[in-house]
Amino acid sequence: MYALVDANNFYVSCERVFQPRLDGRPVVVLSNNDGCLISRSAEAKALGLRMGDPYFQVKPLLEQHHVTVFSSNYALYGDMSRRVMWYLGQVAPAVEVYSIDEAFLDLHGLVPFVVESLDAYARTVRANVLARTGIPTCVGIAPTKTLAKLANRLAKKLPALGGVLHLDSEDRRRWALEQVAVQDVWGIGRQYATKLHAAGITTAAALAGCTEAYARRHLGGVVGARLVRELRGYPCLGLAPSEDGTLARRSLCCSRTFGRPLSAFPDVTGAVSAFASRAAEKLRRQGDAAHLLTVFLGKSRYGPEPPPYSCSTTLTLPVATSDTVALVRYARAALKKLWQAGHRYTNAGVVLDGLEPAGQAQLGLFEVAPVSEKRARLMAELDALNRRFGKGTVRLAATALAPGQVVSPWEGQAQWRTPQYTTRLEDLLLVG
DNA sequence: TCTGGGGTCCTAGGACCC
DNA sequence: TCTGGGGTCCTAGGACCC
Repeated sequence: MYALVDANNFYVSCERVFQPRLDGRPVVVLSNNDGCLISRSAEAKALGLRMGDPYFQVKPLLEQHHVTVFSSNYALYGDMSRRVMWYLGQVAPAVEVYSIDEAFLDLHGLVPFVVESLDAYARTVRANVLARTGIPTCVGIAPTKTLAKLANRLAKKLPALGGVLHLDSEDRRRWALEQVAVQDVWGIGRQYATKLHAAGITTAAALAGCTEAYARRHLGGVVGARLVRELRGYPCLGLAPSEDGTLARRSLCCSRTFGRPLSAFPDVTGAVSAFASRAAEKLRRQGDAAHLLTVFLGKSRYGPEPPPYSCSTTLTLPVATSDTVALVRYARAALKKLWQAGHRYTNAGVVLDGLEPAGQAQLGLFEVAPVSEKRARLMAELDALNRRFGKGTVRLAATALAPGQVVSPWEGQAQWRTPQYTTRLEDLLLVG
C-alpha cells in the first residue's frame, strides 16, 4: 500500500501560516518576475482563475474581487516543505519526496502491528502535519502509486471524505476510476488526453479497461503499459526513498526570465555567471560533481520573431567538478560560443548534467586533480557563510553588480514578496 | 509593457565496436 | 567485393510531472 500526502494549494497555505487573516479569502501566488499564477486558494479557483494565467491578463479580475497577491518566496516554501517532510519521515517506514509539496509513503507492514487501520493512521498524520506546520493536506491510499494519486485527487475534490480516501476494496477502486476524467490521470497530459478522447476513452475507468497493446502503441510504450496496469491495481512503480527528506537530482538547472529583454553581452554574462554560481551551490549541497554543463539562451515566444526560441550549447568537462570558479568559467565560455549580437534575449539558464558523487572523479593516467584541497575548503567556507548570512553574501566578482548598478539588470519584478520568516533572522516574525 | 522554473523517463537513430 | 548479427554509447526530441 502507498499513500500520497499532498498539500492543499501549498504556496498559498505557506503565506497563510504567517497571515491567518487570509483564511477564507481569495489568495494567489505569482511565478518569478510576477509572471503567472502558480498557486490559488480555493476561493481564487472559484473565481475562475486558472493555473498559469498571466498576471497582466487577470489583473482586472484580481482587483475587482480584492484578491490578495503574493510574489513567490521560495526560501519560505522550501523551508516549510522540509518541516512537513521531516515529520512524515518520523511516522512512515519509507518516504519518497516527490515534489516540494507531495510525498509518497510506503505503508507496507504497518497494519495490523503498528497501526490498527490505515484510514485512522492517515487522519492522524494529516492532523499532525496541520498542527505542527500549519499546512493542510489530503491523503490518498491505494495499492499502487497511480491509484494513490487518483485517490488523493478525489480526497481533495470531495469534502465529505474529510481529506482522506483509502481505496481498500475492488468496489472502491472501480468507483474511484469512474469519478475521474482521463485527462486527470497521473501521466496523461494534453497530447495523450486529446488522442484518448478521440478514441472515445474519457474516464480513468475506460483507460484501465484498454488493452496493453493499445497503451503501448499510443501512450509512449512501456510508460503507457505501466500506467494502465497501475490503474488496474498491479504495482509497477516502486518507492524511491529520499535520504534525509530531500531529493537528490540527476540534473540541476538554474534559469530565469530576465526582468526585461537584454541585448548587451556584459548583462547576459553577469546573469549566466550568477546562474552557474547558484547551480554550483545546489550541486555541492547534494554532494555531487558535474561533468556536463549546458548554457541556453531564449527569446520571446510571444513576439514577432519566428522560432527557434532558444539555442544551447553543452560542454563536456575534462573532469567532473562542483567548483564555482571552474563552473562559472565554463559557463562564460559556453555563452561566448552561443552569443549572437543584435538579439533581444528574454531568458537564460545553466544546466548541470552527468552528476556523480564529488571526490570520486576518475582521473586519467596523466591528469592531475584540478581542484585543490584548498579550493574545496574555500567552497565549503563560501557555502557556510552564505547559509549563515543569507544567499549571495559572498560571491564571485563575476556575479557582482557593475559600479553604479543598484539591481542586476536581469532581475525581475517581485512586488509582493513576503519576508523569509523562517530562514532569515532579520525576518523572524515578532509577536508582542 | 507584462506569459515560471524547475525536473523525470523513454525512444529512435547514428556512430562505433566485435 | 560483399556479407551478418549482435552489442554499447551518445544525442536529440518528445512526452510527462509539479
